[in-house]
Amino acid sequence: MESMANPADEVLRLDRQLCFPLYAASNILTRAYRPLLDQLGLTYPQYLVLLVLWERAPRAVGEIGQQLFLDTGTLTPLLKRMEAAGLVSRQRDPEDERRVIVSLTAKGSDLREAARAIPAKMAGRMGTDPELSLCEAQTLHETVWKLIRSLNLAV
Amino acid sequence: MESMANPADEVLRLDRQLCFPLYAASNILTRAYRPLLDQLGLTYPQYLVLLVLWERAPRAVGEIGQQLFLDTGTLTPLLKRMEAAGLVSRQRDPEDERRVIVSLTAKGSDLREAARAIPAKMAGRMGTDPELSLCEAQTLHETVWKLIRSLNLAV
DNA sequence: TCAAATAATATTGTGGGCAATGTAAAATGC
DNA sequence: GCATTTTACATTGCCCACAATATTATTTGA
Repeated sequence: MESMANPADEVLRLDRQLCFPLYAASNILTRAYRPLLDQLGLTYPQYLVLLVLWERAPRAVGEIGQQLFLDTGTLTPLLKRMEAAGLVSRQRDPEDERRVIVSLTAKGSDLREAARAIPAKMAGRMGTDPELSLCEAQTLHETVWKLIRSLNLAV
Repeated sequence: MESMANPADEVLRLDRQLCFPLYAASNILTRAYRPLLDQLGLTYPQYLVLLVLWERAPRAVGEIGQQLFLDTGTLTPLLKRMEAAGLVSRQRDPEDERRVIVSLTAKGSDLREAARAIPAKMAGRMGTDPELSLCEAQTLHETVWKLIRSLNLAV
């Protein structure tokens, strides 16, 4: 029978970890998005890439990676799948042949219409029983961003 | 040039999303754990499984999945890798042959000693410039858990 | 009692996520 | 001007994460 024989092990209790709920919430949120995004033929990271491109396109791969905190090992194959799906096009920058410019196709651009309904639908799912107030959501948003900045500086 | 031509697109701005910072924080945290866990030969999800087992072992696969919000498609191969690494053993429950009981080996149990230092080291990384106060961390912990419960009920 | 339903885990296939490494182009510096 | 360094992206290999499906064991109920 394993248990808290040593009081020093209190720090190892799952419910004392800050990182675990963030990890779990990320997985659960991605799962919650899936039925909505399936209808658009998107995965959650692909949806994030479109959010970035809908704000400004075209963009270099590196810029997208900076916005989303993802490296090229993740983005290159992901963008290729999006290209195969006809959502974006990828071409070398003639000004600087090291860079790859990602542009929206008409299909990728048009998808924004259908995507407008998603944030409200997701918000609806968080407004049930243990209701997350608007204020709490706001504070959560700010604190998580603060955590992100803190961790990024430390590295 | 894509941009906010339609004011309805405000809801699609990346910096308006609640889910994105949670997704990014989860990735960045896992990255931050890596150098610490590498020394123990663990990945972050494997570390979580050990946290669960250090609290109480042996446990059925399903119990571990419930604690961590992971399904067997994730856990079965992960536990097999942990078994191959000599950290746990897996055996069918003779009482109910459908269940698989996961136990800690001496090696898996002993790893707890070395793991005790990890939470403090991680806390140190969050205590830099845009410092996350203890109070903020506490509130963050509670709010994320509230979000998790809310999303889990909705599904 | 035994077929149907249910439960627990395993398998398959797809798509991330990232460290380490490779490749080629541009910038730097002497 | 040319070697060195740096930058940007691609590739490889390993490990998640999960939907869909399969497999085997238990439970249920007529």
